[in-house]
Amino acid sequence: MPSNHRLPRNFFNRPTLQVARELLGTVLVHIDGGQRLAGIITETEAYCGEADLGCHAKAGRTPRTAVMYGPPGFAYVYFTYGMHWLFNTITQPEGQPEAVLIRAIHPTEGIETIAARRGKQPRRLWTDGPAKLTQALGIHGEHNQLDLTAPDAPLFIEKGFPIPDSAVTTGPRIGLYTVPEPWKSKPWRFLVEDIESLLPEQI
DNA sequence: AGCACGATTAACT
DNA sequence: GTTAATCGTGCTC
Repeated sequence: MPSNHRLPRNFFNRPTLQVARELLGTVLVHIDGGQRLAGIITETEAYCGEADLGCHAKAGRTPRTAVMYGPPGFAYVYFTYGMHWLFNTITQPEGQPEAVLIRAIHPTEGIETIAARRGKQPRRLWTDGPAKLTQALGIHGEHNQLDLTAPDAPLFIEKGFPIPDSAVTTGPRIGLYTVPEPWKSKPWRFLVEDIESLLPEQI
């Protein structure tokens, strides 16, 4: 039960593109009602501060973006489209408003709960989107500004499986319809091709 | 106070 | 491929 493999603050206190890449293969865990709900992170996007016009921090420090200006290793969970929660990890030192959006996971623990929350869809559609995975794991607004590196935090990220560069694809970030170039096309999305082929048999 | 829009999803044609 | 759902946020008046 031990969460002694949870990633330390130094992991997040690095350039955002590097954190986004290295989060691939790590395990996102939510202790929800005493039960571990978890999945291997398979898709991320980097959001790189006030100058990045695709990043919420382009608005400067506001009530919503305040957490992005804080220390690395905290959760930024925000509400969008009137119904969806999206989960990010804060990166870079305090004062530098950057973050990594977690866009997809491969469920590994709490499968029955995840299935119940995601309806009777095919398994591959359970957590293949940023709002799908928060719904599946029960992540929402109350987790905003949570310190993911605190020993007692119910939400954290654990060391997982190494993902070779040969299995990683990059591309433009999703959903930035009105964001101007060059930000709209920056290849700051990272995804794992065929995660199952990289895992031990029993997972 | 009013408004346009959104780091999405599911359900369509 | 298109579109409705649904409301917090930040900006303008």
